[in-house]
Amino acid sequence: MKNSEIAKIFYAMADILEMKNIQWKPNAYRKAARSIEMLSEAIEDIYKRGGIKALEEIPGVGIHLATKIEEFLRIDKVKSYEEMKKSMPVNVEELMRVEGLGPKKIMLLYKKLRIRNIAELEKAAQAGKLRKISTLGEKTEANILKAIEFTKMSGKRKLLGVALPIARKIEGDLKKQKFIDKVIVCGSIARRLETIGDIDVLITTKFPKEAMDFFTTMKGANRIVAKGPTKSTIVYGNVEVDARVIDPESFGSATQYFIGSKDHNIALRRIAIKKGYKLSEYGLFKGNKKIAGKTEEEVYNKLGMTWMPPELRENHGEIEAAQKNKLPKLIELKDIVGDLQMHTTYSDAENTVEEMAQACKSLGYKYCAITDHVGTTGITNPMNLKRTLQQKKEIEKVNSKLKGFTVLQGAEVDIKLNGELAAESEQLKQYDVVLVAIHQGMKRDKAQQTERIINAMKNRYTTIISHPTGREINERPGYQLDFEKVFKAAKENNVAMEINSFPARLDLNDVNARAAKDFGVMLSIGTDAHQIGQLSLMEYGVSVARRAWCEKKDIINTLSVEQLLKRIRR
DNA sequence: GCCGTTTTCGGCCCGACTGTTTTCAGTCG
Repeated sequence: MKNSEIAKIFYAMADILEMKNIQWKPNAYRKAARSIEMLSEAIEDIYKRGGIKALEEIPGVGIHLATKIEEFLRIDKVKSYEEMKKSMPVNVEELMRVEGLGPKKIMLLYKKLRIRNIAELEKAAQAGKLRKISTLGEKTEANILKAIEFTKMSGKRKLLGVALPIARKIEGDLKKQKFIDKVIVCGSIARRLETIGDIDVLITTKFPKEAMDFFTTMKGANRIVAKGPTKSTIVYGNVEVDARVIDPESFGSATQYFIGSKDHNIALRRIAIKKGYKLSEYGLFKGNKKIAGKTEEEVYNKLGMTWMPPELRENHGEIEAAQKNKLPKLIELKDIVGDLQMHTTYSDAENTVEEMAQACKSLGYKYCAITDHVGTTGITNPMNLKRTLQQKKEIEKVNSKLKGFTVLQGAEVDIKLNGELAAESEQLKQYDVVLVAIHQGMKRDKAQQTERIINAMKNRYTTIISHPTGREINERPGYQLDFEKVFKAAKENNVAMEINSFPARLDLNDVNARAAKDFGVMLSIGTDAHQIGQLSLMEYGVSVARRAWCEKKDIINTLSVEQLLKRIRR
């Protein structure tokens, strides 16, 4: 999958073009980069499928950029980019990560001081060289040093599972203030993106000054990056948090704007212009007259479409669907009635069967599946036949105790290198659900991994493919699969694909889950909980499903236990 | 460089905050 490499090159080219003061092209390169980044299909597959013409189908990619993509796929570099880099030997990508530094300042710093990277920048700033440049000053110099510090400290994008609790804490602390009316977390958190760059908070109040004063000095705020009457930025822990104060009359247009995404907003604003309107965070205007803005519904309706949940706002077809009133009715957390992946003290987790079952029941579920590990490599206490039968007795006991709740016996079985399961039929047939997963041999190539998974699906006991790509966000990319073949086989064999809810996994991801759904493959959302506290991770899996346009009917653990067993048994 | 239900040419989303520029460019989202 070369999508992100190509996107990175286009972003870097955009920055260099901007440094050279070239108009419009930078935006075109960035738009293309964003599209490529969000593609579900590997760009090399798109090219294989339809050549240059297929590449030009990508939004924002025309003949020139398509040619550059082709060049990269053929010779692993883009000549015009190499030439650009030669003329501008600056690590733009690295320097752009420094807050407050953009192409123009990077250009200036290179021209005046020959600064090419963060290390050189830091040295020059510490030596007081930046303030001597006529258009910069002491404050800029100090801010750059602080920003470098922040860049070093904060590192990668945060997992949603890390950022969301922080955002909720900030939201709660703000709401407690009596001079604050409403607080809404917006941005990528509202859209439930799997990783988060910063936290965006929208506040309505009649006392903006008090709100901004409180926000910038609240407990946990380490540094004020910017502070104005209606907009401020702080560093909270090691995350940046933006807060924006808005008049209640503009609440809808403000949340719409602040939730994004950027591409969704741009598309909406274009539609507004075409209709002779202007859309901003303050409202939808016809001339000077505000025609919508109090609610999001108003804004979307006036633009000729229905309201849509934040998770859909990525400019991935949701606008066209909303114009035709054909949006999906997204699945909700309350639709989930069972959790189909969790572990107990039988293998590598912390709670007993009964503790897990009780915790699931108290979450309002009707059933859960205990899916302890079966396999050979790297697992504590893998389940064999004897212990499986032992556990079965224990589950029966728990089941007789719990009213209106069913504990299913399942397993998470290793897929061997050849695609066979790491257990005999004698053992497999004991289980109500059999999750299968790859835990070793992740470096095999795409064709081998695809065949391996498809072989595992052909086993008559397999019900669910668990964390199908093995990726861990920010840690490892996971193995490559030919998803078309995998989903086709899943459909044929009546095997469900899992959306694993663990924040570092979220596997399948939103894009692949949407593709699976489009193939008619059933999905299962499981937490993979190793302790009772982790059962609440379900909301992250549901978020992925929502971003994947999934409805209740697409997810098997919205079925009653009877329906579920009927649906998965073969 | 891309794109078209007003356009194959001439547009390209909109506004807040900062710093140092006394009127605005750069950056950010």
